[in-house]
Amino acid sequence: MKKLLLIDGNSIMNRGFYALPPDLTNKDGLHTNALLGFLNIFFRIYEEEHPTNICVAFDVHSPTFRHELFKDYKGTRHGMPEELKEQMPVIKELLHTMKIPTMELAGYEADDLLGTMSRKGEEAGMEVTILSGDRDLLQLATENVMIRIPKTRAGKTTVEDYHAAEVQSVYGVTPVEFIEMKGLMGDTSDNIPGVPGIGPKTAEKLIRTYHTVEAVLEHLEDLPKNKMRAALEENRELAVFSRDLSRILLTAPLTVEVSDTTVLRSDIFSDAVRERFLDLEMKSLLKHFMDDSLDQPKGPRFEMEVRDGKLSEVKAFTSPGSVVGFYPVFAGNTLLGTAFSIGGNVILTETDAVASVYELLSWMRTNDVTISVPSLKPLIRPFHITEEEKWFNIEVAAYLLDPLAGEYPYHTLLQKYMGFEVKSEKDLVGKQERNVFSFAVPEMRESFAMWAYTAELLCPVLMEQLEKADMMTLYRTMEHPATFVLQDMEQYGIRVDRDALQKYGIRLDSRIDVLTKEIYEDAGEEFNINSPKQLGQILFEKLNLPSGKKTKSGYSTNVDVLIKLQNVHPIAKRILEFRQLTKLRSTYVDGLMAAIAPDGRIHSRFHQTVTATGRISSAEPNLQNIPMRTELGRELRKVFIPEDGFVFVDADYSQIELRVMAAMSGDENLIEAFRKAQDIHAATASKVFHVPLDQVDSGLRRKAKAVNFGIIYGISSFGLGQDLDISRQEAQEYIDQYFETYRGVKSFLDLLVETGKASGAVRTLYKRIRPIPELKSSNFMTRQFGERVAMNSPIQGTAADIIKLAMIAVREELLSRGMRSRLILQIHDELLIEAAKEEVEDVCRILEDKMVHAADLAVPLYIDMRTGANLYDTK
DNA sequence: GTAGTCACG
DNA sequence: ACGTACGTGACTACA
Repeated sequence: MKKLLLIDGNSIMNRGFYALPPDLTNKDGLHTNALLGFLNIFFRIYEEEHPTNICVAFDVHSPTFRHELFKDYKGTRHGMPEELKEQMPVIKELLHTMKIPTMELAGYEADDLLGTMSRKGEEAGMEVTILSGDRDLLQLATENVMIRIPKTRAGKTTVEDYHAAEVQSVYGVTPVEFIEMKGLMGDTSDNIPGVPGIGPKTAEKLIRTYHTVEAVLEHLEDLPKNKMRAALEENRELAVFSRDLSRILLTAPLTVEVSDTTVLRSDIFSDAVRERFLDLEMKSLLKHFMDDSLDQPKGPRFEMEVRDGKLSEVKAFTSPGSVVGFYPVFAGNTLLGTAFSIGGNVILTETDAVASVYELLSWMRTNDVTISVPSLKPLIRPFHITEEEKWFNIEVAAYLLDPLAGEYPYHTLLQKYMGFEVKSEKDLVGKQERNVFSFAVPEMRESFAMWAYTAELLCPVLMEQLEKADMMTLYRTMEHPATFVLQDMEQYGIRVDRDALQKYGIRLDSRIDVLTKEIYEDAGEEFNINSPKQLGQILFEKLNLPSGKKTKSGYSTNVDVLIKLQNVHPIAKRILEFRQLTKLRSTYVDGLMAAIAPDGRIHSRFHQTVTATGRISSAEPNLQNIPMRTELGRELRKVFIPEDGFVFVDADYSQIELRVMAAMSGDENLIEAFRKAQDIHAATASKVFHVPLDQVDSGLRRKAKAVNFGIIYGISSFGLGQDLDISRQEAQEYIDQYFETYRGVKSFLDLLVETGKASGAVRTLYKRIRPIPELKSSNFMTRQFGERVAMNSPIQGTAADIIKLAMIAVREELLSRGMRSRLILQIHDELLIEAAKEEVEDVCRILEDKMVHAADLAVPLYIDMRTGANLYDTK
């Protein structure tokens, strides 16, 4: 189906001119507000509709047939300010560059050309859209002709769409009757006279009853004898005349045929157009070209040549100082082969000779070649990569630029940064078992090549983007070195006492058996206690316990609910314990047992490109959530033990997020509190609740602690009330008190939200960016969430940055001193070192020094440190 | 694959 | 009037 987009040029230019700031000019002094307004709405509509045909109509600066009929006729051409007038030839030239036809004709208005063209398009079987800011055009609406009227309110542009049916429902008259109405009421903007005393309401009423001006006039005697009837009688001819004057001509002689209006996407988004936009200093329009990357490649074309070759050929083709893309293919630990991309030529080599590849990479290193790889961490060990070599990590760079993406597969990256549409790896090779790769399968060969090609192509692009986003330093000094720390931690892993873990499991099992029986007795039947659905039925239907919260699918049975039921029925307490024990058994005993490698250690994976804030995450298994808060769970920590001849040294930052917040906000009160206070929660309680420090009891301290947490999370009175089990009014008072005490914190958090809204993102102290698309949501709840994120991310993210710096410094110090001690775990604000016994004192000094001095803030950083023979004892 | 739950900072 | 604390990962049940 062909789609014809018709644009009312003058009207849309006019709209932009008055909607955008009048001081938008380029170096030549040319005003650009109307141009920007026109083009922005044009690109928006274009992307919504994807029209196959387009034509723009303009008014001509000369009298039209309407002026001949009526000398006072105004039309739209008068009163055009000079600043707008100068933009008219420019838009016509730009449209010409885009190969979009324009039409204008002496003696006719743009409306008439649009009307005529719309009918011709409709007759040719096309869907027609008319874009205009002028409601007069509503008379052209039919089933196939839609009038689109942009409206800007509060800086947001929405478009009202009218087919004939919408005109009828909004105005109560058909599009044709719309013209009749204007005959009666006139049009002040065009200076068309109406019948005195008849406005839109009366005109609508009359036309709804009689449908035409003539019919109204014929039935004047049916109307009450009043002023209006007299006015109609006196102005019979005028009404008919005005109506005819308002009617848009559908038979204007056109200089452009429907067949001339075909446009190509590639012409609209051509390099010539891009250059003109740059010339005119309308750079912001290029964002439309970015979105366009989906279909229309810009800049370099997709040019990949794949062939088989030897590693020696790779060397022969590589010139010193250049960039190569590298993708090694492994099956588990075995190398299957390599893909190298050099200037878009991809050489595939099937080889298991890691040493030969290593040799080639070494040659590249000494010849100043940048080796760009999809992901660096897995390659560090097999190829003995060091921090100093010139490697570029595509995944990490892409993560810094867009930490919300989640994954960074080549097809997404090529699309986002190059505008290439390529098949995803999954589409290419199908759903494969992990590590089942082969150079014999053509599709797999292509995906290997794609990885290498992407790495080569995107290296300079992502570097430029990092520079532009002011994150190159972050990449170089923090993220790149961190990759090596994480690789080390994965490689070392943590030793587990298998027997102790098993015994712990048996202990749990016997208690679980007892609880299971008791719960069945309480319930009067056997059921699956692990099923929230079945449990809900037992608790709230069979036992008729008071049900509180609900979930999407039924009753909630979570801890909060069960705790409230503890005093109502003994089953609740048993289920709570059952839950705790089965959690420990399934996730920790069974889960960890299965994860113990042949070397007796658990090698968790540390993800660098997962979290939205810059934190590290741990998986398979997650070692960042080993139980701590309950004694039984905490005992599990006894099974994590150091290597013989080693001990654990564990150090965690004291209140790092609150300190970061104090430093970033510059709030003198909070900074001062940290400079002298041992116990920040007690100090906060004292200040917020106006109680001398020595009179702060545990209850007040608890409340202050909850408020402190709440502030970091982007406080709401509801959330705090929930946490403290107090009314939200009371919670609100605490918050108000807090902000009263720490005014600098309040204005800092306000600033973060403001920044987030204005720029769509917030940053950490080290420039790490966190986009917050939620702030633009039309949904209130989503926007609220965005505000909390704006407040929390810079704080959580800066703390994450600081501990990354500490990890890097600690590793560097241990290595440079040739020590055997090693960092093996990071838990957000905590570092665990497996320290050789004779090095313990040095390790403690290093940890203290590097962690405390990782950042130089207005507030001192402190750590708590312990040594122990297992993870339980270090706490 | 999603929902509910719960372990951690 | 919305229905609510930030960031993760793993397990079980169930469609």
